[in-house]
Amino acid sequence: MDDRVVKPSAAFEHDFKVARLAAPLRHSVVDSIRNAIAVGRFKVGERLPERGLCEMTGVSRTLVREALRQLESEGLITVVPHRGPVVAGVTPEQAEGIYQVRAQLEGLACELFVAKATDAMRKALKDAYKQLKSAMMSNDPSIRVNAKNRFYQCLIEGAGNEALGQTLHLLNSRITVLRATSLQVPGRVKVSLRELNDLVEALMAGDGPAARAAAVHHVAMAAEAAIDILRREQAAGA
Amino acid sequence: MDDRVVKPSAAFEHDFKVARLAAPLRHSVVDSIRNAIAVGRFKVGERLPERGLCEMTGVSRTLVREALRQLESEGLITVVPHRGPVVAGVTPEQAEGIYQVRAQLEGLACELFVAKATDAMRKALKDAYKQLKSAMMSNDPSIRVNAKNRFYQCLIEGAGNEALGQTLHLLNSRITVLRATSLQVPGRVKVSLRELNDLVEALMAGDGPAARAAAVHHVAMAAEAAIDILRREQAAGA
DNA sequence: CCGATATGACTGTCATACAATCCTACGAAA
DNA sequence: TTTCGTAGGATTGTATGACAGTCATATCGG
Repeated sequence: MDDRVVKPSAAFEHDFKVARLAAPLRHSVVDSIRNAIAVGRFKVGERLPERGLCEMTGVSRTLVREALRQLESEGLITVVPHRGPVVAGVTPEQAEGIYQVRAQLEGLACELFVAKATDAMRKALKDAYKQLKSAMMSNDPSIRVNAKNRFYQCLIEGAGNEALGQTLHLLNSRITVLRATSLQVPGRVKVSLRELNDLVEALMAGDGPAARAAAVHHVAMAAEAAIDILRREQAAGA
Repeated sequence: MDDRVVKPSAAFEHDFKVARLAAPLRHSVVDSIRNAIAVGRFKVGERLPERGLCEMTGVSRTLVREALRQLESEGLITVVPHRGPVVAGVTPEQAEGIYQVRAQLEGLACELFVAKATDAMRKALKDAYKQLKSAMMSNDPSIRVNAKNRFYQCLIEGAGNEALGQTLHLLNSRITVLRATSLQVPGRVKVSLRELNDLVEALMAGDGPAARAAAVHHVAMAAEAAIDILRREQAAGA
C-alpha cells in the first residue's frame, strides 16, 4: 500500500539519515544571516535593511522577512517598529543572566549524563574532549568554536533531554555575538581546559554532583571573563 | 500637526506606557493563533493550512506565514516541508525533559529572588499568592491560569534575570497544550497550593536553598501529574 | 543659527502568480 | 480482486509589484 518496503538486505547501522533532503530555501537564508552576524560581518547595533539582505542573500523580501522573524525570536536581532531589524547587543546584565541560566542547565546536563549516558556516549565525549584539547591550540577561532560545539553536543546527547539541548542552543546563539567581537582573554584557554578536564573526569567517574559543580564553576568563570570584556567594551564605546 | 499633544494635565505616575502603540498587526496574529492552540481549538497533530488561518485571522498569507515562523521557533507548531504546519504535540519523554529544565530554572529564580528582590516585590509576590489561592477555587480554567501566570511573573521579576524569564516563558508555552487538553488531576490543586505555600514561606524567610528545594519539589510533582496524564492519553489514542 | 517642511528610505501589509510537491482517488492491468 | 500507475486537486514555497504609513535627514526660509 505504500513504500517502506526496503528489503532488509544488509545491516544498516541504525542511522540511515539524509533520506529526505527537502531543505527549504528559507533555512539557508536564516543560516546565512545568522552566520554573518556570528562572524561579525554586522556589528552590534547595526541596521539590517531588508533590501540589503535581499541583495546579500539573493532571495526575495518574502523569505528575508520570514527569516527575520525567526532570528528575532532567537534573540539575535531586535526589530524596532518602522525602523527594522538591528543586530541585538548584549548588556553586561543580560550576559550575567544568560550565564546564570547556562550554569544551571549545564549542571543539569552533567547529572543527566552521569545517570543516562551509554558507554558509547561516554567514549564519544572523551574523544571530543581530546579533540577539543588539540583544537584549542589552533589560532583559527572557528576551529575552536567547532570543537567546543562538538563537545557540548556529546554532552547534551548523552543527557538525552531535548528541551535542555534546545534551550542551551538558544542561549548560546544569543552570546555568539560575544565570541565574535572578543577573541577570548589570553590566559583563559588553559584555565578553561583545566576546568573542563575536571568536568570530564567527574563525568567518567560517574560522580554527578561533582560534575555539576565543575560545570557550574566552569560557566561561572567563563561568565566572569565575558562580562569583563563586555564592560570594557561598553566603557570604550561610551 | 499631529496628535501626541496630550496636555500635561494630571500627574502620570511613572508608568506612562501605551504611549506608543505601534503594535504590528503580526503580533496580534501570533497571539491569536497561539491562543487558539492554547484553548484547544486545534488539537495536537491537527494540520493548520495557511489559507484557513488567513480566513480565521482575516489577514494575508504574508502575515500568517511570518507568524508561523515565530510559532515554529517557539516550538508550538512543527512545519513539515510541503505539508505545512501542524500543532506540535508533547511526548511523555519530552515533557519529562521540559519539567526537568523548569525545575532547575525555577529553583534558580527562587534563589535569585531571595538575593535580589526588593521589599515591594516581596509584597507583590505575597499578594499574588493570595490571589492565586482564591483563584484556584474557581472553575474557570482561564482564571486559574491567569493567576498562576501573575504569580510566576512576580517571581521572575523579583529574580531580575531577563534570560531566565524568557526561557521559562518559552518552556511554559510549550506545555500549555497540556493544560488545555487535560483539566488538572482533581486532587492536585490542594496539594499544589500547599507546595506553593512552602515555597512562598521560604522566600519570605529569605532562605534561598529551602526555596529552591521547594520549587524543585513543586515542579517535580507537577511533572509527575502531567506525564501521567500524557501517558494515559497516549495509551488511549493509540 | 534655528525651525518648519519636503524628501527619501524603509517598513507593514496586501494581492497575485506560478512551480514543486504531496495526497487521494480513480481507473487500468494482472 | 488486488495492485499499480497516474491524473487531479490541495497546499506549500517563493517571487513580484504595489501602496500607505512612518521615521530620519536634508533643505530652505527666516
